Amino acid sequence: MKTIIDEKLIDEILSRSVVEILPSKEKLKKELLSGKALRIYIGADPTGPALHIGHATNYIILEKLRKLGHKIIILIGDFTARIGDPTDKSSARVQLTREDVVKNTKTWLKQLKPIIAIDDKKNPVEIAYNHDWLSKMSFEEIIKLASNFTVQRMLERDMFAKRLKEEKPIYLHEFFYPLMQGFDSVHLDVDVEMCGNDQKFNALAGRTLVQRYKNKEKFVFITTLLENPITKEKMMSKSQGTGIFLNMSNIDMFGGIMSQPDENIVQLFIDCTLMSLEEINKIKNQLEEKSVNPRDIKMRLAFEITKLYHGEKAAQEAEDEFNKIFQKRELPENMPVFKSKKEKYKLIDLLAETKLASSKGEARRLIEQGAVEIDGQIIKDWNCEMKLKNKMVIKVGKRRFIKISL
RNA sequence: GGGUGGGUAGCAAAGUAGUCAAAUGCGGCAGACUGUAAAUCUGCUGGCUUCGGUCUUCGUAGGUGCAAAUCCUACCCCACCCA
Repeated sequence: MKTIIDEKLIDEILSRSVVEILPSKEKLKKELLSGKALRIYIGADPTGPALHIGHATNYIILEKLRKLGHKIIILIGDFTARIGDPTDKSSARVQLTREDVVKNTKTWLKQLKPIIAIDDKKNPVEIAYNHDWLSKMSFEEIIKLASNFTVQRMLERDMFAKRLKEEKPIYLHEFFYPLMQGFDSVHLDVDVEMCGNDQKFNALAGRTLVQRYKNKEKFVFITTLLENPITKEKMMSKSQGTGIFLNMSNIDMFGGIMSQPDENIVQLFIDCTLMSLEEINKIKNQLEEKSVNPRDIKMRLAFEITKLYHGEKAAQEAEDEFNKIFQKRELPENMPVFKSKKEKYKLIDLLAETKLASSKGEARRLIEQGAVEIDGQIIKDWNCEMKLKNKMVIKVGKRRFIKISL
């Protein structure tokens, strides 16, 4: 298959949201300009039900490459997920069943649909599962695979080095994670691997293996990761439950973006929207000159991202809702309804029962902090007993609401 | 196999018999402020409670003692050094 050669677009692909390309950007550019269709893959371990907008960055780039005519392969790490990437503590603990994997994969592909045309007729995305080959390897093959690396080389990985220094355990099987991921590249016979900045080591292991087994050069395309400007921690984390997930409702997604630190606005535009770099640059200048309220820019960001996954109408709705709740401090359009059988309630019991608070203790604390409002009136007496009325609205904090129905 | 040091709340980490539901930081929640669910500041961050308390929790299981995260015994797990 012939590919489309659009140098301007290729230049953008090679620079937008890119940390590094190995062996070099120039070499990959040459390949992309050659007209040859490349096999480009990204791997993802289906450890949870949701992808976040950090993952999405990669798929947005892949879609551009797919449109140029390159073959995109999404590798589902159903085998590797069970071993767990050493960087991801939680995944090491999770014992996934076959059904979990299937279920997670299904929801993932659905979440990706808005940003990558997986089922495109002309150039569909290939979905591969590494259980298909990794589970069938013999011990001999594994030993052979392992003989491509030295222990010293493994220990160079930043996080192994870190654990060594901190006298924390490094399990032998953890060394196999990069080997497995690397072998995926061999099996799929890929030309390019795309990954986030934290996957560099694993991807490089694949480079070595592709060189040895296939005698060819695999490119590694490393993309940016969003981090907290102060703590430098990852902002998007499945394990910590922080971040903006693609399966969120339009309202939550919009709000989630509004809660991102202002410092990350520009990077989020670059990584998570389809907006042109020229336009993003304008925004960047506005922010630097302080000629616009960052809030307004962030509203635009939230709108753009929400639009991508939920459509323009739903994004507008989310924006309106946000304004209503946080600027005008009004009540949202729709709130969960609590159908009550009783009329009399102790407030803390009600909060706990409706899950507005996770326990009675928390309910009490929230009331004491002045976080609880009933029909617009702040209640500070945690011990109070109340009579429910139809359509009574209970508000906890800024974001949690419930409507009573008798 | 031997020696030494460890295993503490969502995470990191202090505490080494009573003043420990356990310092501090991160994360989370709330309040103030702000045309942001940003930043900053403040408070909260085990369950139940008749608000007096009470129950469960510091690797696991036993034990000593009025009292244990803290001492003893056994076991499980980890790191470092030696072999």
